Amino acid sequence: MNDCSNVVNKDNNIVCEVELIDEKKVKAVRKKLPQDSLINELSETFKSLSDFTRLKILLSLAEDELCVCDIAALAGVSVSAISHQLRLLKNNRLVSHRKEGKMVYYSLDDEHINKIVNEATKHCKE
Amino acid sequence: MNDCSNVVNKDNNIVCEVELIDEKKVKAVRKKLPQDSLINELSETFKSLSDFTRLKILLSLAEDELCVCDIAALAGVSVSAISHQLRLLKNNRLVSHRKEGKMVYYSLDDEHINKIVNEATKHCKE
DNA sequence: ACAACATTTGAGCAATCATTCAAATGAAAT
DNA sequence: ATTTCATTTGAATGATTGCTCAAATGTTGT
Repeated sequence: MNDCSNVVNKDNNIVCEVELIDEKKVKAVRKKLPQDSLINELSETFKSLSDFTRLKILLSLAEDELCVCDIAALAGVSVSAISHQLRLLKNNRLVSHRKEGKMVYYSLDDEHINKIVNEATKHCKE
Repeated sequence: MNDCSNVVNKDNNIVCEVELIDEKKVKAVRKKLPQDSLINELSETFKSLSDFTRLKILLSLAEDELCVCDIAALAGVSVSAISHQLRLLKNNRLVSHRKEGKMVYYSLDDEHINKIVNEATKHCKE
């Protein structure tokens, strides 16, 4: 019934999809989907927000600029663990930092984060 | 300099935090943070959005109601893999389903998801 | 130069996760 | 009844992840 249209999946493998139920609908939806590269960026952003410790770091930094060991105290985990997570957040451009002698002060890099979290809060509270 | 104020971390262990740099600031920030239970719910929500395949499922369902094998075709992974992910999304109340004979049609359960993704898109596009 | 301190880093480990495979379920068609 | 088909399920596996520990950096104060 349906032709075999070859498609490239996320691992760049050629996939032959013969098993479509509603080919027309599928094609219409596919046309509206964002590019894979954007979906990938989006999922990476959400991954940054998906860990309890990281989210608490970001919520804390949304209130005030903080040094590493104060963040650790707020999050209730070791300084080393926090430092690892801060590096991840820094690489994903969610936080920025400022050095002052021995101290390093971190802050939120993007106000969008607040908006994203606020929308998610609405969802959680239904 | 600082007193030892005992605090309960996310694993319910008592943690003694003596190593504060700016105790006043830390206390002020802590007062403003959401409850751990909410932070946990939020991180779970973001975890649902943090995987490429799951996000593509949700973006597809934002466009139209779809059956399992059409979702699989759109996402470029096996029907079995999709079914596992759909169960996860169903458990987290992000999608709902409707049976029609052999077929099962899935759809988005909450429009907040769209708003969250839209905000995140702004962040990614800077 | 040395000690103290804030932070970073890398290796290692247990836990979690996304997918695959094979088998099971359940509904329609012959 | 039996076959076919859409979907679900459970076990297994390789990959990723968040943390700990020990050691390294780099800065300040003596």
